[in-house]
Amino acid sequence: MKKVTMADVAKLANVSKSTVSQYLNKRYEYMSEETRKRIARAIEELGYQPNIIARSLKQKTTATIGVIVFNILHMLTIQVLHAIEEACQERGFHVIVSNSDDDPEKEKKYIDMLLAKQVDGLIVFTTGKNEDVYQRLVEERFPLVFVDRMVPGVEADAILLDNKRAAALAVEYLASHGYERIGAVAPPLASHVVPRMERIEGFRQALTEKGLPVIADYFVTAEISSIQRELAKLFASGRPPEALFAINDLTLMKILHFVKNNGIHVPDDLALISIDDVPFADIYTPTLTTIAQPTFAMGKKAAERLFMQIVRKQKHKPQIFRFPPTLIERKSVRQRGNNNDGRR
Amino acid sequence: MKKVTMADVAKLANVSKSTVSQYLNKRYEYMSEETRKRIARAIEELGYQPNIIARSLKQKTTATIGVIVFNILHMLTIQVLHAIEEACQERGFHVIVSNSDDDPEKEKKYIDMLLAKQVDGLIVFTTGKNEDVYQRLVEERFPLVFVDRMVPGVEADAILLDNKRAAALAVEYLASHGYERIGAVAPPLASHVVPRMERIEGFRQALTEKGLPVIADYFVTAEISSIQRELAKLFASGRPPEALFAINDLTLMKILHFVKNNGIHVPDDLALISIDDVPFADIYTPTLTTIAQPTFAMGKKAAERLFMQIVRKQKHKPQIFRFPPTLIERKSVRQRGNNNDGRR
DNA sequence: TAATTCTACTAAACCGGTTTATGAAAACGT
DNA sequence: ACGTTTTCATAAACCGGTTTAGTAGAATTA
Repeated sequence: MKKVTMADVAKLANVSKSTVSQYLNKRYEYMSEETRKRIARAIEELGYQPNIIARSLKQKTTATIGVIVFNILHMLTIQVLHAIEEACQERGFHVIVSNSDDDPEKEKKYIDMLLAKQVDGLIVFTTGKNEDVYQRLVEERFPLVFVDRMVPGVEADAILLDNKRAAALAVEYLASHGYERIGAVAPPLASHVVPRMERIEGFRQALTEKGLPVIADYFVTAEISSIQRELAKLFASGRPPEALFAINDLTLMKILHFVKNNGIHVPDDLALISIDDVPFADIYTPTLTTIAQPTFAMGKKAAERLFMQIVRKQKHKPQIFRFPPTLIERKSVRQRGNNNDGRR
Repeated sequence: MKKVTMADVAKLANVSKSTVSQYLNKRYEYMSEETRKRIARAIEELGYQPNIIARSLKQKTTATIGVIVFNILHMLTIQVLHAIEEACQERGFHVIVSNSDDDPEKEKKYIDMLLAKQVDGLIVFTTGKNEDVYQRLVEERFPLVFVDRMVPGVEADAILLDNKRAAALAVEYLASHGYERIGAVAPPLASHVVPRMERIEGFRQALTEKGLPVIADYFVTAEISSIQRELAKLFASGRPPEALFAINDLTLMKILHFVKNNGIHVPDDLALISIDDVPFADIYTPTLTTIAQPTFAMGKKAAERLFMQIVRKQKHKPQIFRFPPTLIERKSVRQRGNNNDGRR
């Protein structure tokens, strides 16, 4: 198959391997026009393609980064990945994508494999575990950036949404539209899943700040698959919430399923607001008021920070970047009569 | 950082590099229990991790495949990618993902870069161009599998939807529900974009087979961004179609936008059926009747075929696999009065 | 006892580049 | 004319593994 090596080129051009290597690396300084041409011709003639693996071995750099995600099907993942890929293209880097399936064991395995493959850095949508592994990486100054989530206690760059702000946006918007009895829906809370905690905590905080009731029953946290069941219980009971805050796109989908199956009208019976701007938000009926994450900017930043770490390997103080959420006003929340601090 | 090499292990264990290598490759045949233990201890003690790059150089195999996609944000891409990634995980392979953005130039560049990086094979969601490049790969017996699209004239494995069947399913379903004046919506046709051509051709064929009128005006093919405008024209004219067949998810979205903006009621004013099962199909109102592609099976098959080519590098006759579409009946098409070959 | 076969392990070549130290020839300075 | 730079190019070491050929010494066979 492809067997042409630098030695072949050298022989044909009647120069040494070293000279060919210089040529390829554009170190023309002390190279005669004549030699340069001969090498170019030889390369052309043989259809020579350098073997990057060999180069990597010597240079100890692969121009490849690893990205480990906990859910490759999640829309946020894909969009951020897209931005990362684009940034890497510009720099001539390649991206190896691995899916941990939110399993810390797998995550650890991939970290090890990617390191063995000598990737130049790692961007991780982490499970939130494997603290020891990440701690070691940080100590060794291995380039590392967390996205979306992070590992508490590990001092590494992290690109996150300003989750509290996002929750506050939701609450403030609902409050200003006259809603008081507001519920939240989320997957099970776990201390190592940072955004979940922050969003729920931010939600609770915003409620109290706005002087709205914090009703325990209105916090629906359940496995995605049983959210519908839990909602059914909630709505079967006495007074259901007037509005629901969906912590992410997956829970929003479940809520939409629920309201559709139960003939609940949005926004008349129930107002809806969610984090993550789903692609169908403005063709749904009603169109969906959402809080969007700047996914592209987040991916770009993640890549940038990683490159920064890769080029200057000295110390650098890890930073946590909080990206601002944006409320996209549509029609799943509407003005209610009984309030006096909102508009119209 | 990580500098422990095999030589270090060898020295500490008081054996030769060769022996350590044997040990790592589990060639224990002629190795004393004693030696084995010493090596194990040394590895443990030094925290040694082998450098896969070095191994790759000698073995000429990287356990890495390249996947080039023309649109990383497309749902089909992601789902197939997911399956590919999973299959690779099982085999200990890594996946480098590149996004060509449907630009043949970029595609070519990535092929070259991935080859330089010595990937063991390539799965390509191709732009349909670069025939010469692919032809060379095939001649060199380089492992290659096309997915979704293919390059006409290049004899390589291809994993495709049975596009004609999919179009026929749509037409037959609409016909059996009493629809006669059926339109199709697609991005611009181009001979190198195989699925588009096949779906439209299959649609036309199915119409004639069912004895339904083939109306030129009802074929809306336009850049995604101008589909809404074209639809507006079509519906402003005399007799609009009773049903629309969307060739993929992107066109479906545009149609949904259009009907929403223009107060057209689905399915009463207009029936809708589309290829690609969008995630919101069963929470939309009405729920959407779609024709799903077996994306996971397709990805799995693509990986399998590639592995097949990777392990036995001899000749193998390239095959085109046509995967069967599945009609998922929901509510965007309903029974009409005036027909007599349908059910109900 | 000598020849042969196993066992346990190693030296050295190799993969295909990059890099460093070095050297010959040409150009320059005085 | 002779020493000094400068120009152009190369040999050889190196990266960190794998693999091949080979070799002591023990065990087996004749």
